[in-house]
Amino acid sequence: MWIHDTLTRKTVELVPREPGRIAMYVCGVTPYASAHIGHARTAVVYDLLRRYLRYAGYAVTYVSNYTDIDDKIIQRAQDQGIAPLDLSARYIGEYLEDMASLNVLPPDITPRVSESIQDIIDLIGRIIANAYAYVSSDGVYFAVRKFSRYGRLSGRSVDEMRSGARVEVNEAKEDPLDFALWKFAKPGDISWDSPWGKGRPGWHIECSAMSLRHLGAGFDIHGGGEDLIFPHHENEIAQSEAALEGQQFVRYWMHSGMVNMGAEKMSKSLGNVMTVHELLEQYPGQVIRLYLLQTSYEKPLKFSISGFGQAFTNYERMAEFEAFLQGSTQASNADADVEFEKLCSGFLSEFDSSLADNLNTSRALASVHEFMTRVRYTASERALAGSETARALETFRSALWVLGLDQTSDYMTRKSSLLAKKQDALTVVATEVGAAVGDRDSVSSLLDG
RNA sequence: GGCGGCAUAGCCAAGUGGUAAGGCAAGGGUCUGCAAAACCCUCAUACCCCGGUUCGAAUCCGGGUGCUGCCUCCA
Repeated sequence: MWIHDTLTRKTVELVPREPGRIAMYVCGVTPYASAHIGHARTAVVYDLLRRYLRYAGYAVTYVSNYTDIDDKIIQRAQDQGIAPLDLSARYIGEYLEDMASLNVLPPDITPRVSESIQDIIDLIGRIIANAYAYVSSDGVYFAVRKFSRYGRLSGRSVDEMRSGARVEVNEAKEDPLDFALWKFAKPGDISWDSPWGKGRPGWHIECSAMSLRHLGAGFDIHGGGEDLIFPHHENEIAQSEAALEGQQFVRYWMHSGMVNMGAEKMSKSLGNVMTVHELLEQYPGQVIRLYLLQTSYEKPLKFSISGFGQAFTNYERMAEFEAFLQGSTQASNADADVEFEKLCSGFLSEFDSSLADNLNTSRALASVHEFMTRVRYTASERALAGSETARALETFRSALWVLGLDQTSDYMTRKSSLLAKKQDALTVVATEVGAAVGDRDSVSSLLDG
């Protein structure tokens, strides 16, 4: 398989650390609010990667974390008068439900920051021992300028960043670029003991600690949304390799594109968010998933109502096609035609090579459509043999499994009610988008088509 | 201000040197008691603009224009 590596900016062949095995880590969510369609995109993309790798014969270990302790969680919990870990646990539960609805398989390991404190402390200790970090008045900081490769992933130099815009002024730092590994607790804050004082981890260190803990140095793929390239992943590389003394942290870096609402990136701070939960009220999870897979994973995806309509129609076609195959397995006892077998195997090989090419889902989906059309055409010309429909069904289902679009029977079961909602859904979501964006021109552009 | 990305039909979208995949929508047809589904046909002399390289460019180079991401928490 070939993947686009952010660090080298090239599409390269994936050569695993250990033959036949892939170790991958993807930055998960900070559960302080409901997940939106952007979070869903990232989860679906890496779920697809994981499914494809498994399909291609690799033994995959997939780790994805929960940042269940951070400033926003603490703030929100305080506002609501509950414990921070209770708040994050609640949103983790919601997230799991949302992901299940999108047919995202649970990662093999889902570490939480609150359960990884010792690993984090150990890692910080190694970084300090290697003289890449220092203890200050309000925490432990990583000394960015001591790490010469800093900036390679995001393609910027430390000097550019300094001359650049606003860098937080903090007297406790030796250099404005330095970032916190450990933040000392204020009285009353949730905290853990450490050799440097009571406190909690900084944001970046957790992912280094958890990925290294579960996958070891030099694991294969580290992924996340592209907005994490800087500073999060840049910092991860710096602190990890500062601790690893020359060993490589990660072999390949992958980043998925953002979901935009209108022209802008969807984000909680901009308030232009469409949550997975809201969408699930209107669309089947499988339709949402198909919508997300219609675009290459690296490109920005502009949220579009008409796009959901198209995905709905397309998923309908897939589900109907599978039902058709299932309904006609007893068609005849004739032997399978050679050409028909070629049709099936040819489809699978095209499908496979499309996904092997940096997860080209657009092309993979084009093959799926072509396959459906050809099988249907054959069926309109002559009766299919039972062995042929069985073969076509097996072929089709294996492709849908890789895409995570295999919950067709569930779709068909609820078909009539879903279709009744289809038109209505477009209107309802358009209204919600209007509220989210608050601009008529943007809304109409989202409705185009 | 610094560093990136993108620009393909009404809409979504693939395609990194060899003459424009696929889907949605639309129009026409076959089938059908009607409808739906299914099947067939049509639908970009053309890839933001201007130059250049080449036998040949959506694809490479230069210059524009437009949109956008990161530089702050972020998927």
